[in-house]
Amino acid sequence: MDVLKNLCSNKRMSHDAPTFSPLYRQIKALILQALEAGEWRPGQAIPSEQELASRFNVSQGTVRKAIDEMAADNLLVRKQGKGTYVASHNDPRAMFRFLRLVPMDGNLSHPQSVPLDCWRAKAGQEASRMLGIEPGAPIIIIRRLLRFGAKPVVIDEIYLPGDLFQGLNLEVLQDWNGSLYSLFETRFGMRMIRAQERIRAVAADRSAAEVLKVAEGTSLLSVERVTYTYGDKPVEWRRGLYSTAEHFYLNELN
Amino acid sequence: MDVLKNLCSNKRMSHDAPTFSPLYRQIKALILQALEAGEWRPGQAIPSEQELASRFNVSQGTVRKAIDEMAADNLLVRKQGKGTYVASHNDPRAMFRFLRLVPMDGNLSHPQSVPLDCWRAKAGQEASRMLGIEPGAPIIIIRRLLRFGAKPVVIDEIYLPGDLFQGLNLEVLQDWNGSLYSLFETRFGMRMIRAQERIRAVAADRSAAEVLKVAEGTSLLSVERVTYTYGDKPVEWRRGLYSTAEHFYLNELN
DNA sequence: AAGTGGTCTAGACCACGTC
DNA sequence: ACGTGGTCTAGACCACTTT
Repeated sequence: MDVLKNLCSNKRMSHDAPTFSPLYRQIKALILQALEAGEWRPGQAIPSEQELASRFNVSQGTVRKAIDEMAADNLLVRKQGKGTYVASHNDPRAMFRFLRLVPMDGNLSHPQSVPLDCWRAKAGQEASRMLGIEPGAPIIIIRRLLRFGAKPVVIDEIYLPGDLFQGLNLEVLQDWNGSLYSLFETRFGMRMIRAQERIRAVAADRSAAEVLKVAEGTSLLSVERVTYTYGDKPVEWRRGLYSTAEHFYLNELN
Repeated sequence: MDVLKNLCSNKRMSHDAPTFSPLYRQIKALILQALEAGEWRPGQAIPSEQELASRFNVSQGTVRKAIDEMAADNLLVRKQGKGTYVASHNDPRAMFRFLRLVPMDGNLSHPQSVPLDCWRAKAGQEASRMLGIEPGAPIIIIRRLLRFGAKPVVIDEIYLPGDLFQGLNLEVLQDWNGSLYSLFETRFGMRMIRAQERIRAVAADRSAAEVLKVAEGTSLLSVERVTYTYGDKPVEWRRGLYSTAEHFYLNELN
């Protein structure tokens, strides 16, 4: 379990290929690899910094820096006095990590997910491009509603690679209470790491208007999201229509 | 220039007031204070880590950790071999730091700001609440257009506390080529640190439709932004209407 | 008491930029 | 050659949690 270490012993790096990476990043990559391989499951503790340090033959400080970055990436969660844990969408604090929608009155009631439909299909051009799979490859499509209290607020259409979600159907969705991503993580071993959203404003068509209980033509947010798992692999593409009559999309800019 | 240091020597912190803060955070606060007092200007280098360490009577590592956090907060910029610099909106890479709008075709041409109007007024209820000032206090209102190439894409209405932007008028705005925030920073010493945006979908009214060259009633993004300077003090409130026919609002979720 | 992460220090050396 | 930030190490001690 040795590390390369002396990648930087060579001078003139500036004229060579930019192959240099500090030790702690190599350690980070190794931990990432172990995570990806499922060596430790979401919600569980990883070995202590000391253990990892001796396993990789580096100092504790170097492991520490690697873990620091992974905690900043939301891959690990540190808990003083207890240990370092693999981040999980089952964690209540992370359940709606990617949902930026907030009620206009301060009510921070959690949303409820209502699955409407779930069927199999073949990837069209757009889905194949977004998911990085072959056109015609099997996909799963989910339609679901998000409610805040009694109010329908978001209608989502979700596209998943069929290969990775064998056995996913409407019943499974309805039996699960929790976020979609916690289901994906728990039942299919798919961990959603990061996502990218493209937001536009569109007019409600008839079907969206019906579900969201707004007038046809009402302006809605169209939120297209591509979600990635380890290795920047896209594994979900979804399009949501958000009713912003009583909610808004909140974004912090730093 | 001494630091308290031993705030943590006392045991039983858990039952006392949560006054504890590690040394590096105290150092961070001190550097922040110096920054706020204008000891070093945006774009300039701050003293080296060694200098700061001896100034504050701590080790270089502690200063380092303080600076690390401030760099993560986009307050400072590290440059290996050169020094650490005060972040500036004049920096080309930071000029449109808060603008999330992206052309749908990969064209990453920079937008151009076209000031339309600038006048003085008294703060209404909403402006006073958003800016944390008295109702009736003097404010400045700016209307401006953002163009990507020839296309008008965003119409902004911007509210500023009058006290902090003495001498700001349409002519000043038109003479400046660069981002608004670089103007604010350079001419008025106001440094925008972070912002919060609330996004909704609305229908274009007649005046917005005219300026953006879209049909009345077209769905637009309404982006309300409150921008903060040091000490979480709000110093700008703006509302933008974004035409998303050929652009989208891009948001990274981690 | 023992184990974990969190802080602080000191020293050595590397990579980068400038003189 | 020198000064800057960047990496790596080793050791001491603090704070939190569990046993």
